[in-house]
Amino acid sequence: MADNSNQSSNMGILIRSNLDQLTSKERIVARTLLNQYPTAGLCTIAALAEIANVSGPTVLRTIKKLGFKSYGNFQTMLRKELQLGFEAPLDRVNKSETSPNTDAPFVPYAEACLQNIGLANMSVNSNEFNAVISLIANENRPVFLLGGRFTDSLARYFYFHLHIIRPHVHIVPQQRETWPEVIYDLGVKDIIIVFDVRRYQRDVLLFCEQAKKRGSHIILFTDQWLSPIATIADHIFPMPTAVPSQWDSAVSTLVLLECIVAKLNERNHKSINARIKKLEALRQPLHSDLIGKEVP
Amino acid sequence: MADNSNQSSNMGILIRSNLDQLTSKERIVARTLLNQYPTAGLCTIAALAEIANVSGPTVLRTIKKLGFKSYGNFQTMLRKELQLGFEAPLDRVNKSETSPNTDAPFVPYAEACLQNIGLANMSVNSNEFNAVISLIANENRPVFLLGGRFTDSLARYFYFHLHIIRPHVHIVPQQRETWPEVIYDLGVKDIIIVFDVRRYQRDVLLFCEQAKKRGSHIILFTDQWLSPIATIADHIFPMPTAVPSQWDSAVSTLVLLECIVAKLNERNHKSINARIKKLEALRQPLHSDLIGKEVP
DNA sequence: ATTTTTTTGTAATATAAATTACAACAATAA
DNA sequence: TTATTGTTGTAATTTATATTACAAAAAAAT
Repeated sequence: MADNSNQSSNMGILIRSNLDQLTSKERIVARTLLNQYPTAGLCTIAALAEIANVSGPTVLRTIKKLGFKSYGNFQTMLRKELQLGFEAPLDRVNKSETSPNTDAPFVPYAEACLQNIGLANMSVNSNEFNAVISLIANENRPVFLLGGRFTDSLARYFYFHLHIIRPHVHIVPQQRETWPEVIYDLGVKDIIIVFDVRRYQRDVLLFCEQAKKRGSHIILFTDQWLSPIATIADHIFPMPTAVPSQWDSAVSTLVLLECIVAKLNERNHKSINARIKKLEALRQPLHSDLIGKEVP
Repeated sequence: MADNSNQSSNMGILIRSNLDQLTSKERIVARTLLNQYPTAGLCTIAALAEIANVSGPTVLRTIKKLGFKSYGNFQTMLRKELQLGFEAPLDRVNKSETSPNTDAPFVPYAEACLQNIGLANMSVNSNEFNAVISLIANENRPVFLLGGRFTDSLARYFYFHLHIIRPHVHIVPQQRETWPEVIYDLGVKDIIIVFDVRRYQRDVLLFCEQAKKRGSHIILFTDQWLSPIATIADHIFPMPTAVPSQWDSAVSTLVLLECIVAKLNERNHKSINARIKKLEALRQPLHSDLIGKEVP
């Protein structure tokens, strides 16, 4: 019975490495713990026993064999481990002086992004998604894009694609001095697409509050901690951003934006393609910057 | 008191949207729940009360005001939400396919992106990656970022992070009229980070050719069909871009950029954090955009 | 087959947690 | 100031949870 009660490494490793010292029923408990990580271990003993189809005391014996003083102690450890994974990037880096992973530097980061996209996949509500598509697809409703310090380039990326696809797409300029004019003209037909992640910007919130007062529709892209704009937004997309970095990731949001563009395009590709053709014709005389035209 | 006990959407949204109906102490409880998501809510009432510096009953009142039948009910909901986030992305996607999820429009696109990131993972050469990191980490070498029509926002995204991390980072302005001055001053110490995807822009190529003549180091991010700049670039990252859309995806490139930023940061996080602190201090007097400060 | 050892569950007990009732306190209005 | 309302904490109560003791059952050894 190893004393692991004070080590905070990894619950999964701990359980797995002690698996062979457990009896058959106890092993079922351990497997349940792994299979339904982390929530199984956060239930009561009775609930966990029920899931694993064993008795309460068997659960308790398992936990003790894994080296925990009590079930409560085990749960505390689990919670600590959990919190680490959920903590703000800054804290994370400082706490765990990361191991020098010299050889395959791209892998862990890419994996975290995969995870995030999967998460986004789950958290994006289909109805909300489709509602937003319909909203933006309506060319009679002007669209205004607004980003914060960290999200400006996302707003620009979306702007670039949207205003190829449809008319009346505008990006709210960075200079706040120009905002009053923009806000003054907003109305019930207008759609505000706003990006706001930590640290949330008060000025962006103020813009949205004014827009809301004028009846504009607000679509918010934010992080899992939710911008305060969430309280007034009509549609909210909380995107996962956790990666092994001091900085948050914008990847899952970009995936969603690209997907929205793809869907809009799909929805009325005929008129859009006609529009693109005309735009190209217009671009030609302005400057010819083509080199190796289309590639098969 | 809304009945949210059965909705499984997002705990964060729920809490934030009911924030204004709470009393001051109750709001502290709610903020603690958000700040230490998810573990605060998995503690006992007493423990949560301790963290928030309120009494047990205040915690309970908060939970009830948020629409939960009991504290246990609240915890069950939290656990359910948690479990969703911890399931492997693939399992999750498969699950949502089996259930009559009408049409999950996000899934195929997200899967294509996952594919692309995996591909990028394969194609990014570790040596090249590390060489580029070392290059950019050298603060004595000025960095110039240049993007095309489609990649401008990527260049900006990278610029935004790089110039927080280190000095002498510049973005080449969109207006070509200003380019001669930029090019004229380029030399062997300068690093050009250029983004060029189909349809490749002649002007961007011309810029790079001039830079090359002056001995500058060129790092190229392009698509799988390779920009003509590839023939003169010192480092080339061909990123996969195929998605079920009329437009190419920038997701895998963004992952790589973020990863580079993360690695640079890791490499000398001490000096960078000092730099960030000073930058923040400088920002403070300019505008104070803080809203929900830290909770004990 | 019988004993011994190990594993598991049942039921009782002790402990800890949630919940309730009520009183003190603070804020607001008359 | 005083009455009124709303907010918060204390202490009692109830509920449920973990833990223990012990016996039944299963497995292994003699």
